[in-house]
Amino acid sequence: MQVRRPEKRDLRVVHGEETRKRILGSAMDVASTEGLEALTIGRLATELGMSKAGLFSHFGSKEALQIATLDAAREVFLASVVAPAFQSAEPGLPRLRALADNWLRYIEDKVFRGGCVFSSAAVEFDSRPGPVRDRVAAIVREWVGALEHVIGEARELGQLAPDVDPGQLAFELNALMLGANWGFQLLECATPLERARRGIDERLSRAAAGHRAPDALETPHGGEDARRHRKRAR
Amino acid sequence: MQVRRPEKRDLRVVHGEETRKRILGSAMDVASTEGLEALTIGRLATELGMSKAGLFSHFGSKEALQIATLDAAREVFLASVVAPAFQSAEPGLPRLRALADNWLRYIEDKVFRGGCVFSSAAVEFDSRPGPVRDRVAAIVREWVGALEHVIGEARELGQLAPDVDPGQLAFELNALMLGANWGFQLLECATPLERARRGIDERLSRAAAGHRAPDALETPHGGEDARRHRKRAR
DNA sequence: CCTACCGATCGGTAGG
DNA sequence: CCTACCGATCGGTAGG
Repeated sequence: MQVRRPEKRDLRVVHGEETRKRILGSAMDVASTEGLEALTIGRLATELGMSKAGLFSHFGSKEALQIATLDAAREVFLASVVAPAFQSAEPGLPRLRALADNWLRYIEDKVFRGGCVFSSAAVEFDSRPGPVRDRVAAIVREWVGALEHVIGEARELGQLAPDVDPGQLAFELNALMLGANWGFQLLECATPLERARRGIDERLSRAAAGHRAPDALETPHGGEDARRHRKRAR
Repeated sequence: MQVRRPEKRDLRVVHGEETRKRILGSAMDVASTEGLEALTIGRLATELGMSKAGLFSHFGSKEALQIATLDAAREVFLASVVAPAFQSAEPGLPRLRALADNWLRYIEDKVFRGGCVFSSAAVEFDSRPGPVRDRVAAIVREWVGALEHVIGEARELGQLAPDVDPGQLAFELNALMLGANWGFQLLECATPLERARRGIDERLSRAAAGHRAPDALETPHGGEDARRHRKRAR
């Protein structure tokens, strides 16, 4: 009997996964606006028209729900900030600029209603040891590590001065981005975003200063423009 | 009868004010580590060995307690970061450096156990309109405004280049400080503090670049060293 | 400042 | 996925 109706079982599993996605979609909004602690089971259940027990059964604990929400948010972040920079921008400085641009656009476009989920979660859990804090710290390290890696690449490609310290520069760029998010959310105006863009631009110019002309950086081997035009022509 | 014992009434009022101070002392610790929302009346009452109603009567609402906690924290911040810079440092660039140094020391020394209360509160309340959010925003504007003002002074004193934009520079310095707090709290290591110091130093050097020799900035009218030596000799 | 209490909501469980 | 329930805690009030 069980073997004869595999498609019925599959449909149930599929439905369960869809419900889980719906839950995590609402959860990311709540987490970004009011924090991971405001992510209560009763509230989410009411919002989605389910019972508390029904929602709860998908995760098993509030902590597991918080971690699942962080992981879902990480996927969204990778897809909207990191992946495009690795797919469309050349390695090194162009990719670094793309990461910073995408991050600021990710804030400006309100990919998450309340701004960067990880900035909020980091502040919320930095004094509460446990698996949630560890997950937040791991995601943050992953992001800053990616910045450092791309900075190292840019240096090796001769696009940044040889004495540039990737850890130092990644810290400064990340700080300017955090400052943009912080000001944009609290003061509700775009000035912090503009200032972060300008600050990052000038900081990168300084890191490249006297090393190579800015115009040469965009097309280090001269092939980018040709490929772009081909893509557009299709 | 009432008029005959004014000293008794005064003692009661004094005791009430002392209790209020004790409450706000604990409240600032809770707010900095776990946020203004974790500032529950029952928890504070247990911690201080009082009844909920007794503690509650000092403020009248949770919101009023949160705002009183922010105001108490502002006093601590002014006393440990702003006042020393205005009392001991010369106007302009030396005072700007003192503000940044004091801020980073205020984080390193854990003046508040969980880091900068206002950074946390800003993130926690940026999506929750109301009096608490307004108070946080006002305190933040006050701080960034002070930075801008001192930057303007430094520019007028010829210590920074004439094309320096005080709003832009204040944003960048504040972002580096926030980044230091953020990293220090989440990653529990001092590297972010060192990187913020270095970033601020280099940013200020650049803002002064080609305008006046760094050595000349410390003693704009040549009298500071003499006064310092006199102080030490006493 | 206290005791005693209110309705609402919390995370989580039993049993289906 | 549901109903029905648990003890704990929330902000706040009555009355002293």
